[in-house]
Amino acid sequence: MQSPASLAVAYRANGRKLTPQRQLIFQLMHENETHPTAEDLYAQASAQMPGISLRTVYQTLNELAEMGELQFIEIGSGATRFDPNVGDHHHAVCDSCGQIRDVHVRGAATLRPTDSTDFVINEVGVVFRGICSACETSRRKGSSQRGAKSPVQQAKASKK
Amino acid sequence: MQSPASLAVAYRANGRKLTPQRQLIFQLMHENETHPTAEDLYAQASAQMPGISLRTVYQTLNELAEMGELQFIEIGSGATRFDPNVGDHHHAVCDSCGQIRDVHVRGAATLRPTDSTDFVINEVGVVFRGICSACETSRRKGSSQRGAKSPVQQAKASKK
DNA sequence: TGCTAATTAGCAAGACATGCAAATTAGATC
DNA sequence: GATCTAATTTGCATGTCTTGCTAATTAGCA
Repeated sequence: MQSPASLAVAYRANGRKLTPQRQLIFQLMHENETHPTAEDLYAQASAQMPGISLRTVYQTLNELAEMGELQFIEIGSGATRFDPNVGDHHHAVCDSCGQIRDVHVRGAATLRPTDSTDFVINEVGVVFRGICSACETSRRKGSSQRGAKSPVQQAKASKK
Repeated sequence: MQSPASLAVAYRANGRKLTPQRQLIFQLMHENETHPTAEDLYAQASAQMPGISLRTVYQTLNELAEMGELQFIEIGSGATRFDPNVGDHHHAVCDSCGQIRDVHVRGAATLRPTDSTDFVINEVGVVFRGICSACETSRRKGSSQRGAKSPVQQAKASKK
């Protein structure tokens, strides 16, 4: 679903109400390519709707996820991120800046473990870790890269 | 590294000391197939070494990760989990019981996005989500499966 | 227009993880 | 084996992210 119009339908189908808060959050999610955290969205939402509660943002995001309107992404960088793209796609995470990009991977859906053949697979996710082009460029000319932290350590370090 | 003997070497190579706490945690990690959380390990460690601090467990796990002796796994189930297996492998996560199993995937390392070709890839991770054989079996005969939560919701629900 | 169940807001609390400083200790040195 | 020192451990405080709870508000139906 992409249109706010069909949002009303989806909500009603779930016996839920279409509040201004929900509309706003839904809209912000879809205007946003950055896989924002709940706090990110709260900041944006507050600008347009002063007084909106962080609690409501969390709640709405959880509802939308339940309704299948968005995905949670957890890549070990602290807060959960949200992705309005629920189609078949995967993620590339930059270990330097923490940015997450949507990517497509041919044949990913048909990957299977060579062992554990008795595991019933519902979903296959692929995560690439590395350096995005922007960071790679600035790294080449700019500062020498600092001491080797693990990818996760770096991701966590970039939280703040 | 698998042997506690070489642990001393590895630690000294890093200018670090081999304390009883570190030996215990290392040993517990390698006896454990369940990808435990820091709290899990703390519980086990406390049994064998009363008075050990949770702080020390966290610290040691971070050190071991820095030294490349273990991996962090974050699959959106709350706490970080730790994996002593640093070889080329991937994970299958049961959406019902939350268990994580190590699996192998042929050709995973050579997967590439069809887009974002300018991203420098250091690492490729594949995560399968689904139902493990144990849960599938009990589900077939036992209780009807309860209402549809998203995988992440379920994972979070099984935290406790 | 009125009704009612759903929703929101705000605060408290819970889970997970790290920062800090004093006390302890591994391991090098003599 | 005794001594010394820097590394380590503890325990507590703090911080971040998220959810629980409840009174007040409100969307959507009759």
